[in-house]
Amino acid sequence: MKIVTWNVNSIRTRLEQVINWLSENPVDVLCLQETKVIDADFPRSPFTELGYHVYISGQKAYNGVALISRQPLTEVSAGFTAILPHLEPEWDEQKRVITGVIDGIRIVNLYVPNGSAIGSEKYEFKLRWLTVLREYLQYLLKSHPAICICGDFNIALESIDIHDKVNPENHIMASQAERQALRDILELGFADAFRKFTTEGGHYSWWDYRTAAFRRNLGWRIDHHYLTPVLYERAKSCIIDVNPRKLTQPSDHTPVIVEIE
Amino acid sequence: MKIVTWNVNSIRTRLEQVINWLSENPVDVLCLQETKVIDADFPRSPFTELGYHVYISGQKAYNGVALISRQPLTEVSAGFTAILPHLEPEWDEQKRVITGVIDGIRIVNLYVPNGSAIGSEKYEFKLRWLTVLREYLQYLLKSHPAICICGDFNIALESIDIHDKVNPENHIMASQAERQALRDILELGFADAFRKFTTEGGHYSWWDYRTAAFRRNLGWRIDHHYLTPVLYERAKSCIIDVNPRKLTQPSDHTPVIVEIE
DNA sequence: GTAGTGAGCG
DNA sequence: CGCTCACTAC
Repeated sequence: MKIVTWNVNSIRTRLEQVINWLSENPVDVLCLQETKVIDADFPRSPFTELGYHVYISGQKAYNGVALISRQPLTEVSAGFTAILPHLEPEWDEQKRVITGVIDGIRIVNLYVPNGSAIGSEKYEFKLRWLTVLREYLQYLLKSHPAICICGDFNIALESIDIHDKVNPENHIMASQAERQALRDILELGFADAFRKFTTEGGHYSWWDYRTAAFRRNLGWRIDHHYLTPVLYERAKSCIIDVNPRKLTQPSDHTPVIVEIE
Repeated sequence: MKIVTWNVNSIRTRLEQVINWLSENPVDVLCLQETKVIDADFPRSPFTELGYHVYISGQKAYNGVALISRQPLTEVSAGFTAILPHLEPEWDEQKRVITGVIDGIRIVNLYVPNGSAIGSEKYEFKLRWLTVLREYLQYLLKSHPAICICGDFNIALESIDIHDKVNPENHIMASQAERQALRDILELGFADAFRKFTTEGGHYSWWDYRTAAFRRNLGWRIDHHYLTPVLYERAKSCIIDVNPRKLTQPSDHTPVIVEIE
C-alpha cells in the first residue's frame, strides 16, 4: 500500500497537476494539505472519475485537508474534537486534521500550523496545537496499533533536513521548542519512515517560492510519514518525488510516498 | 498593407495568443487596445524578435494602446494633446490614443471609453471624449488625406451590428447620443471599411464573457476601421477573424483585419 | 466571466 | 513568489 502526503497549496489551482500525477501514480491513499476550499467547492469528480473516494475537511482561503483513497475508508473523522470531545470547539475552527482507516491502518493527515515567526502569537498557537495533537494521537493509539501520521508538519527535526543557508535554531520550523514538541509526539511510539531508508541529508520536500529556492535547491524536509512500530517494520520504501515541483505553477511542496507491505 | 485592430484585454495575459496569431498572420500593423500595462512593463521583445517595431502608450490596470508595425512608423504621438496642445492635460490621463504614419497612411489607434451605463458620469465622459476625438481628427485631416482610424469604438452604429437579444436604444454602446457622436465624426469624411464588403448582419467582433455570449453568438460589432475616401477606394477586404475568440482564456474581442492595396 | 489592484499570509 | 480575498471595471 502506497500512502502519499502532498501540500498542494490550493487544490483548485493545482487540480490538473494533482490529477495528472495521480493518474501516473495510482497510489492507494493521497493525503492533501492546504486545499484552501470549502467542502461544497472541493473538486470531487476528477478524483471519483479516477475511481477514488474523497473525504475532506476544508475552509475558505486557508488550511484544508483531504483524504483521497482508492478503497473506501472507515472511521473517518475530521478535527480533534471528534476524538477528544472535551476540547473547546475552537480547536477545530482551522481545518488541519482528517483521519480514516484502511486495511487496519489508521491514517492521520495533518497540516501543522506554520507558526509565522518565533515568539509570535502564531508560534505559541503552533506549540499549543502540537500538545493537543499529542493528546489526540495518544487517544488513537489506545485502539490502533497501526497508525501512519503524515502531512505537512512545518518542522524539520534535524539539520540535515535543511539546506545550509539557514541558521536552524533561530528559524521558524526548526526552533528548539518546535522540535521538542514534535519529539514529544514521536516518543508516543512513531518513527520517521523516510529515515528508515535514507540517512544522508540534502533531501527536501518544500522549497520557498521566493528567492528561487528550488533552482538553488535551498529546501527543507518538512513533509513526513511517522509510523508506529508494526507499520515501520512493514515500510518498504519512502520516496520524495521532486518532479511535480519542476512544473510551471507548481505547489511549493512536492509529494512524499511511503510504501507499506 | 494589412492593418489589424484587436482589443486584447491585457497584453500580459494574452501575450502568447497575440504572438502566435501574429506569427501566423504577419500583418503590417497591429493596433492593440486595453494593454493594461505601464510602458516600462510592456512585453516588447516578443514583438521585436518577430521583426516588429513597438510604439506604446499605457497605464496601470486600465486602457493602454499599442502600435506594432513591421516597418518603422513616423510622426508617432500618443494622446490628444500632442495634436491639440490647447487641451487640458487631463484629456490624456487615460491612455486611449496613439497614432503614427506608414507609407503615407496615418493610422489612429483608439480605445473609446466604454461609458458604463446610459446617463452615468462615465457615459457623459464618453460623449465629451468623442467630441474631442472629432476635433483631433479634424486637425489631422488638414495634413493627411489618407487616414485609417481603427480600434475598439465601444459603439455599434446599426442594429445589424448587434445580436437581437438586446434593445439597442436603451443599451450602452448603441444609444442615440453615442451613435450620433460617432456619426458626427464619420461625417468629417470616414467610411466603414467592413461595410464596403459585407452588407448583412450577424458579424461581430466582441462577445461578453458573461452569459456564454460567444457560444450563443450574442455579439456586437464594435471594433472598426474607418477610412478616408482615398483609402476606402484602396480597401481590398475587411475580415473578422473569429478564431482567437475560440481559444481557452481568450480576449472578449477578436481581431479585425483590413487590407489596403 | 475575466481582467486588473492591493492587502494578508507564508 | 504565489496563493487567498474583496474590490472595481467592462
